[in-house]
Amino acid sequence: MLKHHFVTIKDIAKTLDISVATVSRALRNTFDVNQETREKVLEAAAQMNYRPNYNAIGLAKGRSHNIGIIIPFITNYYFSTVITGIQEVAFSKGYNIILFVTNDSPERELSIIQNLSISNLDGLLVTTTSASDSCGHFQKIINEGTPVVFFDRVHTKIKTSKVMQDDFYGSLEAVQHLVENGYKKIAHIAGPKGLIFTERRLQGYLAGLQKHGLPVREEWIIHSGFSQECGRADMLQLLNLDEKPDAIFAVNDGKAIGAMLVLKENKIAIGKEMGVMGFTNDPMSAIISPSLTTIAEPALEIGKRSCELLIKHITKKNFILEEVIIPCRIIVRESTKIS
Amino acid sequence: MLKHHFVTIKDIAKTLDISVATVSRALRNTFDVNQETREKVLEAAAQMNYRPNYNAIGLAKGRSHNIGIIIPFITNYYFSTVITGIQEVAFSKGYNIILFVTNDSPERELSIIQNLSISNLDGLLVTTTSASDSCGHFQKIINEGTPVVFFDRVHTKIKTSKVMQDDFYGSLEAVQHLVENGYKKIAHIAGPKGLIFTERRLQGYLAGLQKHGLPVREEWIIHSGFSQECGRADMLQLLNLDEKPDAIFAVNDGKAIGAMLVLKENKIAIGKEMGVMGFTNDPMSAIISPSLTTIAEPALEIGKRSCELLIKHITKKNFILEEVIIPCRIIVRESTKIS
DNA sequence: GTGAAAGCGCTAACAC
DNA sequence: GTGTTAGCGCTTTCAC
Repeated sequence: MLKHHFVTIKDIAKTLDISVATVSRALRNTFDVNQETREKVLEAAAQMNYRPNYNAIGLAKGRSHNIGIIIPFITNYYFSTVITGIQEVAFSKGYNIILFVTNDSPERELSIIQNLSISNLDGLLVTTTSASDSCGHFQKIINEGTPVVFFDRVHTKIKTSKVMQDDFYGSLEAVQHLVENGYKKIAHIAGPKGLIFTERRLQGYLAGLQKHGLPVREEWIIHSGFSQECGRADMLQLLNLDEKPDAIFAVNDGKAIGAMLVLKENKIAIGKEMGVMGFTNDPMSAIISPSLTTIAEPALEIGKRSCELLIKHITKKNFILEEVIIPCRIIVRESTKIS
Repeated sequence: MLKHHFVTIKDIAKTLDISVATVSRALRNTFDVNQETREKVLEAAAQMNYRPNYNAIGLAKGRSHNIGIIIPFITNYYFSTVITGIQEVAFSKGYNIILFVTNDSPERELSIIQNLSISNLDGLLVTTTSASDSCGHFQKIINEGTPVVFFDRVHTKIKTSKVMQDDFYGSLEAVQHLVENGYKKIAHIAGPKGLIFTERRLQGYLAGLQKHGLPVREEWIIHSGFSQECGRADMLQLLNLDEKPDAIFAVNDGKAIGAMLVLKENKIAIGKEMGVMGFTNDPMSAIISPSLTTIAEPALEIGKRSCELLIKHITKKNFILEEVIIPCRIIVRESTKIS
């Protein structure tokens, strides 16, 4: 496949019999170029169908206008919606998005980071794998001067801008809703230990119990992965207890759905006998029956804000770090109706 | 944010007291460089933590190692899985993927294409919007020499490589399954007219009817959009008919689910009174109850094959066009059990 | 307000 | 097998 000649600023310059410098300036709206000249250039550029060569611009300016995204998966509702948000603001500001999928493998994440050609990226948006405990590789990149913004799964130790949903308050609200609906023995099937949002949701759960004078029972708190399968396993474990809970608050909708499937198989009436709440508002939560009460995460908003923040870091020198927390909202459905 | 100095081949050359050309050759495994020299260079590069500057490489070679993806959404199972497949092979072959989301708007698609800086992209993977009838903008890009591979929603008129699932045979199999399970009055809620895979699935449906000597009834074939909402509307329309069908074959799982929701609201027993089949194998189809019988699309495979094909087009000159069709497989669940 | 020219990091003739 | 050098398309001093 032969790459043919595209029209360059040189061609425009030749056509108009002016210098490439002037063309370049006119095209970029620099303020030291004659109005008339600028218009001529713009017109010629449009007419000749000129397209800037980003490689050349990147090389000359040391900028690429590319933003990297490092993410465990893209095949779930939350992540794909975040990416959609990122994409929207990136596109509108003239940045390209380059996607790196880790498959939730820390090794893959490390390998991606280590092989990253940072010169090709103006900045990085990242949400870590669920098992990654070390973050030296990110710290290194940051120290070398590449702006990084974390979202959703953030690292506590790293000093960067971060954007998250309000995990603590969302969970608190979930417990509150359960209590108000008559449930008293609330279990929490949580995410993997160590991850910050797992921790925050757990804290919100505990705060909720405390607020309503409910006791904390160790055996009603189970940590495992985020998958539907993990939700199933956790639910089974809970059902084997002597003293069973009367409601389940899951760290995400996937686990909540896994738990519901187990309940259905065991003919335990969801809502009436056992309340279930999720977190995310995955479209599945509206489809499953009974429908799942959940805490909706502002995924699109998270994507947009992350990208806006990153672009600020890229374009403004010494832009101060920000930690953005976006509120969630509760979506009440059938799985928490006791009667 | 100041971009600082990265180590370049010049630095390596200076350190080793050889020329940049030799360094460049050694790094690229070109075959006219002394084994010993190469090793020295590689070692120095590793030790100095050298990273190639893709902008420079792109500029010098007229290549960017970027692949663009143009896609309506990424927030559904099928598309996000395709992208995952694309990403896997792209990453393994050293290509970046750059994402452009059209939101299924033809205007947006056009604007993306027109503003695309092709010099920044070695090739393009595209699935069109559902309403895009014109394809001149794609033809133009192709004519200008940029390799394009279409997948899923392809344009008939355009001469490029294409990769699709076997829509025709999948639909035929769906109808066959319905007939074998005792349904005789099979309706088809289809996608928008004009889209090729809508057409293929319709043809497969018609062929299935014919094969089993079932009559074609105009009013049992409804064209509309791909959303759950459209599925609802189509189902309602079908229920208003004097002669109602006894089974629904939907062009995708989203519409099938919309239809199921209407049936549930109307207390019509899914399976027993009305069979329902989808197409895709979206995870939701396993969650909804009764679970949805469907035709599974090889989404990951489609992504991988598309990307492999595109890379061949990029790297081999005069690589001949290919049209790849990947088989689907039926997943039998509860929604087509008549008793 | 505009032009000449150097240079961003790399590749690819072309010489030797 | 290795070095020299021009040049990819653009930005950016520095003159004028």
